[in-house]
Amino acid sequence: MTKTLDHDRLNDDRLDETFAALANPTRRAILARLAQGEANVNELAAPFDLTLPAISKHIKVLEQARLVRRTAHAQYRRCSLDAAQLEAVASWVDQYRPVWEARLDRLDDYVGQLPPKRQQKKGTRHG
Amino acid sequence: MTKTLDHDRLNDDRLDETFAALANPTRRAILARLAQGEANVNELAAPFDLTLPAISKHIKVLEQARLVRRTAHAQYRRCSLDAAQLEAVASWVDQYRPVWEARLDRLDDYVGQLPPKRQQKKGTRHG
DNA sequence: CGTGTAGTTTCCACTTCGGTTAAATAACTG
DNA sequence: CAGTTATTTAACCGAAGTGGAAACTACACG
Repeated sequence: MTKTLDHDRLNDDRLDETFAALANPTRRAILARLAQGEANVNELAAPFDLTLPAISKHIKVLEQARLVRRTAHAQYRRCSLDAAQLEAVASWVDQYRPVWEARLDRLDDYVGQLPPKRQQKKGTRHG
Repeated sequence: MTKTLDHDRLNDDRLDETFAALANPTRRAILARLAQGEANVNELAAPFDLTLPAISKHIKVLEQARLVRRTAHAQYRRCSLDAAQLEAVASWVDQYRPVWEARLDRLDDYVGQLPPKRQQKKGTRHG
């Protein structure tokens, strides 16, 4: 085997679909909306300047990426987030946590002159 | 200031590019390889059954998504991970952490078959 | 200078994506 | 049953993505 990185090999197909699904602002907005609670397709479509079929397809993409689940209630389709795949994404990116934490460590010395995006370190000594 | 949106709205364009860049197994493998240390293009290309131009283009996509940086040393291009954007991805997905943590809660709760409103250790079903 | 090495760009073929309109399906309603 | 509501499917289009081959740039070496 030529691969040095195999522990996420099993999820790779799914991650492929998942990241592709996330690579679209409309779909991320749909996820954000679903994070506040379930909604049907018409409700999800409302904020957008898109036709219903377009939204329907977006939801389908999210569904095939296992980011959203759809359950039928009469003629409605109730959509909800699928937490598992979201967690899989978090888990994937978490592999790289050491990379950016190393970077933050190096930055920590002159954190006093950084824009106030994120400083949650303890001793923020002003330079 | 026309932006009234939440904290990651500014990054949204970048996230678009970033997730699109991640939606490809070759590119994720390149990232994984770079996590072990810097490499030039030929080294990055070695494990793959693709031509060099193809790899070069993949790296370009990663670079434009700010996931990889390339610096020229003589005729070599030294590639390295760009931690910041990786962290941006982690930060985005972290918004949804409550969702999957709630799911784990509910899973824990599902033994008692309670509605997802409040969870008690006892099986108090008020339905 | 020419040659080899490292990498990119250009052009081409092919596929997928994101959107539309129009028609189809499905369930409730009178 | 016809009609309304909710949503999907079908057909289609232009734009973008993925890959290869070939040509090009850039640097080093002799």
